[in-house]
Amino acid sequence: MQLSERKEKILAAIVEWYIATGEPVGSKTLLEYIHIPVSSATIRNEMAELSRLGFIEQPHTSAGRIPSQIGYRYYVDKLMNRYELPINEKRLIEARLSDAGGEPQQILEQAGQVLAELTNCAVVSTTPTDENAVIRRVELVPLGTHTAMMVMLSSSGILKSRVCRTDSELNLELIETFYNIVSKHFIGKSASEVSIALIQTLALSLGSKSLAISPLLVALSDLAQLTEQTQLLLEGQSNLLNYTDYPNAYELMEFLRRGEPLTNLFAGHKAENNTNVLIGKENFYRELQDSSLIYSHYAVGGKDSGALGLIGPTRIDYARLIPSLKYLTEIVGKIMSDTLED
Amino acid sequence: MQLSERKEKILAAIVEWYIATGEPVGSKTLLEYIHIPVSSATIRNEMAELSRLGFIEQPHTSAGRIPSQIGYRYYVDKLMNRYELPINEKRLIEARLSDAGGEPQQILEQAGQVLAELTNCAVVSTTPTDENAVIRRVELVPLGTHTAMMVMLSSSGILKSRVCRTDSELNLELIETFYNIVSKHFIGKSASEVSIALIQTLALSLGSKSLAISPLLVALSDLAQLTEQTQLLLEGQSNLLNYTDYPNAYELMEFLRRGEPLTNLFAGHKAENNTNVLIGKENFYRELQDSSLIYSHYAVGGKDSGALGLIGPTRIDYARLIPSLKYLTEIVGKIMSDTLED
DNA sequence: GTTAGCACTCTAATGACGAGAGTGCTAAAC
DNA sequence: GTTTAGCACTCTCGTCATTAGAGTGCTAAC
Repeated sequence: MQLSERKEKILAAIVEWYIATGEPVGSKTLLEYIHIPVSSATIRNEMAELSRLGFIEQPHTSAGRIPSQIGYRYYVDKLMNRYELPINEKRLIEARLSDAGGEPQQILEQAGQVLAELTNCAVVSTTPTDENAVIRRVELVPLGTHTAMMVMLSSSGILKSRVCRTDSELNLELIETFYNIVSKHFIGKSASEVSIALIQTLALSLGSKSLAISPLLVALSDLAQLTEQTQLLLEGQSNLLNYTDYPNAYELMEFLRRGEPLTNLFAGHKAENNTNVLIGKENFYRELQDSSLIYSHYAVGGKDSGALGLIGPTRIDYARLIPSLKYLTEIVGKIMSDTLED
Repeated sequence: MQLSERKEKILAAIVEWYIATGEPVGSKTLLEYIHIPVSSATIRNEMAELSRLGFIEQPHTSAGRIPSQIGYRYYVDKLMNRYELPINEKRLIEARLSDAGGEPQQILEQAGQVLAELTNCAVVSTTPTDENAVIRRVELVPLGTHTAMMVMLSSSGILKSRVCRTDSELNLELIETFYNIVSKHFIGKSASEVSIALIQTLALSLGSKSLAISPLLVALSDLAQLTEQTQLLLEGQSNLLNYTDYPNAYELMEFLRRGEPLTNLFAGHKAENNTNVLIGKENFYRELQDSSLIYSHYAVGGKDSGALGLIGPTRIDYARLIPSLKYLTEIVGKIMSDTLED
């Protein structure tokens, strides 16, 4: 639907005023805010029309208007002019990310923290995934006679480790056997190929050594799973408590903590537009239907790998947040690509 | 101060009732709850006395009584009988911790989650520290021609890693030089000895190779710092939102997120009793003065290494939570010791 | 030392009321 | 045909008075 220019101006003003103040806007207030040479009555007529069309709504008769979900949508799609990020915010982002340390997870943690500070929203992000990733390296670092730390590195830069205990002594022979198996059966394979079945078959084929080495193989399979799993990172949740108009923060925070739904959401929309905005009821999950979710995928080595998302009330400053998120995802992608590059 | 037996009975009843219901208790209600063959008037007299002594207080004239901080303290110190943990909770704890994977951080995360679920409180924990810990092993895993992942393992079982980039090519010679330096100057030293000065001196002494190797040494120093630093882990923060009587959850959650104050608190009281309870204003930090903090140190290899803490409103079920926390810290200590044991 | 009884105090809930904000509509003006 | 002034209307919010109920402290009797 296309609105008249004046209606657009009025709608934009309502959205921006409401975002800024949190108060419903009346025709008089609006008149002061936008400079159109008409009277409040005219504005009222236009507002009545906008109401009828569903772009704004009234909490109650004697209150002003607030944008409806449709109103926000129209604003985001057509009216909003995106601010350029101020140079000092860009610098801040770059500075904070540059000393994050090179692991994807650390980069995302830092990115999440910066973004949370900058936006006063909750920030979620998913660790990079790559269906074509393969196991690149496995290291076994002995800690004691019966314990060792196993480290697995994937071609997409994910590093996972865990301590494992063996029942029999962890001697050189055992370690060598392990490395042989690894380089023969695991290096270069994708993590998802490391099935329980494969592990069992291998263990059996080793005969007498089977018992000694099986704890190591189990650990290996655990690590493969961990490597493959997308993780959801969460920052700035407590920011959500600052929005007094938030209905039940607990439910939302628990939803974010659970993580899987969002992970799936991000994974599912990978192909789409660069930055997506889901407003209120546009969200599939009930827990998000009082919020807006803005998310954007970052690319590692030219391929979409994971996403960063912002969550706040529907009344957030879209015009400011969208560029911030966009810039950050670009930087995150760039840094991760740099680290991986051979 | 020593109260008469009847006063103690009444105080205990007030505390327990208030913990259970959240409602101030009146003399009549109390009469039904405790079975003492006296009238409500007698109870009233006793309650008046307890009020005078500061053990209980009245939100307003026509309300019942609630325990004061002093009242809680007396209850915790003298009246409360600690419940034995039900066997199924013990089993749950053990089960959840057994598949945590062996790294301290993972164990603590799991422990925190279980405890948060069991208690409906926020759980904090500090990673183990050991002033005598030394660098046990450093590994450099090449990822590309100019990048590598460095892994540092301390004798207390802490594993830290980071990616580092070198300006010049990461060839075998460079790697060998690095390992030589490491084994000569770093292995067996405590992380705190890895000063910037030492790093600079070493880099200088290498002459022409200095430039090539310095990124590696910087990474090493970063890792040493990370290894030494105590980390504060946080679970179940959103539980705090369920207590409607909580004044400003935001402030508290930000305080927990910041972490250092609690880290210091735990570090400072290491020598004391096994389990400590700080009620309301007994807490040094303003942000905690509406809460109670229960914490307990876990021992790795017989030495206090870190702590787990529970945070909730002063109105929490001390009799149930203290044993839960205590049991969990024991198990955590045991598991960590097992993993470390040679 | 204990108890019954009672006056007293305070909260929470309820309803009445007026001020204020904002609207929609109508009729006149441009 | 659009715009505007004016006005009646509606609804919220704060204030105030009133009431019911809970719980107390005190006194006098046991």
